[in-house]
Amino acid sequence: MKEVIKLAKKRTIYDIAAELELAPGTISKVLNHTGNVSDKTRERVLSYIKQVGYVPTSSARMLKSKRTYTIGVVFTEESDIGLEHSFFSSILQAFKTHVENEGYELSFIVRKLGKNHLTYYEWCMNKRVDGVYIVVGDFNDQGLHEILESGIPAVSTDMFLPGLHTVVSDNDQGMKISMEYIKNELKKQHVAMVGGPVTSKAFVERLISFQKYVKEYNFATSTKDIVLSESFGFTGGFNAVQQLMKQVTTKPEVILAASDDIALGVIKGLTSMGIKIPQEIQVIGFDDIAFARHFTPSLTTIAQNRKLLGETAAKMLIQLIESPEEEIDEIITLPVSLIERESTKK
Amino acid sequence: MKEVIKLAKKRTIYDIAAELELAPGTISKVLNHTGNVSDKTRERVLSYIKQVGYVPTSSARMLKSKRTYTIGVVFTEESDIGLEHSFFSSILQAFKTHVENEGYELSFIVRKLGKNHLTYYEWCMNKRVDGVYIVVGDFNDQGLHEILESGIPAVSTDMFLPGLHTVVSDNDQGMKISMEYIKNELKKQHVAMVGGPVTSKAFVERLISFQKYVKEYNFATSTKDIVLSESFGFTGGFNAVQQLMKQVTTKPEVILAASDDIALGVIKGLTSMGIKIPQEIQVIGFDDIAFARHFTPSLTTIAQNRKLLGETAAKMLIQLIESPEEEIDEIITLPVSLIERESTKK
DNA sequence: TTGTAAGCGTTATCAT
DNA sequence: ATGATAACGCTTACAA
Repeated sequence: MKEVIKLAKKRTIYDIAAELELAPGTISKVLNHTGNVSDKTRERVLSYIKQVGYVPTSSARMLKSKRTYTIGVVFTEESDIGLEHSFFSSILQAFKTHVENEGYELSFIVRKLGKNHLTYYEWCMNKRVDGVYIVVGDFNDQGLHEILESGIPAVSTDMFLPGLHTVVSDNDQGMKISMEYIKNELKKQHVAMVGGPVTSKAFVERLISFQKYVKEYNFATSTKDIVLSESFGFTGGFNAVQQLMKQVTTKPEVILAASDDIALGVIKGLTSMGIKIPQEIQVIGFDDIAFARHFTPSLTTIAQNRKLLGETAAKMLIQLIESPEEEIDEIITLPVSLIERESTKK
Repeated sequence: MKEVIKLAKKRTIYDIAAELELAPGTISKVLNHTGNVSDKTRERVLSYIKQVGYVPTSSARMLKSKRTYTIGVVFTEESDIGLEHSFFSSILQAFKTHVENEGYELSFIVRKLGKNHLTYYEWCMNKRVDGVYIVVGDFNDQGLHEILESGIPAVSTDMFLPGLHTVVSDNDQGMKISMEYIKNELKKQHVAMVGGPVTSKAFVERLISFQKYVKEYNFATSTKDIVLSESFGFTGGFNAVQQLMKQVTTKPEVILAASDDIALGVIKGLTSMGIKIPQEIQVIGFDDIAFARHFTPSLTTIAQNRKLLGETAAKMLIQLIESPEEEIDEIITLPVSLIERESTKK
């Protein structure tokens, strides 16, 4: 047997007004801190509202006011990165926490609404989101460009696009720290790199910086010491390092990986070839994902401040939404730091 | 200088009607597959709509129709599990993919809306969500009980509450498979368990089943061979196993962990004590998280079908929403399976 | 300071 | 088969 308890009928602003012997407009004013209301009335309304648990219906409010207090989230599910990917998830988590505190809510942008397929831009127009946050975006996605062109406030922690406000970690600084650490602390000369797929701007930057510092610090590194992983993850690193070891003439002393996922795959690949880490080859990652600490050997890596990345993006977007007239830097770069663990040894 | 490109004025159903020389009501009918419209007109409307990229404004539609096509997601952020926790994230991901295909969208339930603090229930009433999905919920949260009492369709993949439809893995079967594997394949007698915090029903079930099968299969296991991790994660397992090894009289041959996170912590703890896995002690986990495969040694574990869990929950909820008159089982139990890896050895 | 009333863009009930 | 029209619950000029 099924019992469905009747939903309490929802009170409208008219009910509240009637019960208080006031006009709906007055209630609305106190709700929105707008117009003139006497302190006495305001108090009366506020306390009554709290008492009966009245909350304005958001669809009506949105319909009328054009403000939705909703932020659309783009989280591309290509290349096996989705909510499951802890690096992006935790940035999103930090972002979410912050915007919720400011009274915004998150809504995933999808390509479907009811039975209709639509572009990112159409979705945004339809939902009337106040802003867009691109956690992971596909550069080739035309829908993203449409959003930017439309002028909807948008931020990203991943992509660089003209007009798109972005907050990222300082990839160049990260590589510099790694390279200086290798040179000055580890005192090694021959360093190789397992880069990530160049579809990601971050991976491109890390690769370029690597090459720059190889030259600058005179490392004994040739083009044969560089190999690119075909995918974002562990398996990519695992495969790439096999390739690296095959094409290289002498075994590198240190391997830099473009991400922790890749680095962990590199370590596993090396281990499976009977190579000891860090005794024979040392490995340094990038990101500081949760498992970097737990892996055996634990991973020396460049830590990105994910919490700060998400929070900063949140602040940036809210500023863009609420004070569109203020000019702010299009790109904010956050510092990174080296975390020493067992995969390197002085 | 800041350039804001003017947003294209949004077309309303009236515009479409005017442009097509029809009545708004007619457009609405074809949009909602309702009422009578001639095939010819339907085609004309449909193709025109697609051509100009018209999509009905959801707030207006919601306001009028009382249907929001939105599902509220409860994802409690206590006990360091949030979006970052890959196990729950991937269930949510599967859920999300499925409901989006059915035209629903997800919205995280929060305790704040604008400047107002509210309970889960108030939030649901306010947003008029069609249903609620509890990914991770806090049993003690009064707001959850209110939701159930209110009759809003709700499903969970985590909690058991009277009236709450739930889909879970078969924990008892999982423990049974593990124990039979230990007895028949590994041919071991002395098995210990590192349980999880009893705040989670799943952990309680696994513990009870463990004790049941210890008795049933006559394992050489005493109460000293059972220890409970204080937290969900890796560190909990790491600490718990130290405790276990301290209180135990003879070293167990196999350790069962209540989750993979805990199991990985157990392995690391054991390794740090100089104990070889699987030569000296074998370890079996539960969940099959992504890293179980990548860890060294890779982890033998009971695999939960996360994709199926999320999908089944999605189907269940949609059925509850769209066919409330149909009676369906309150609890659906999904089978699990053993994945053999390096942490055990026949 | 408070009340009145006209929309916002839909859906749904009637007429036609 | 199609067209008018009244809600839905709120915000916001404007009037009192």
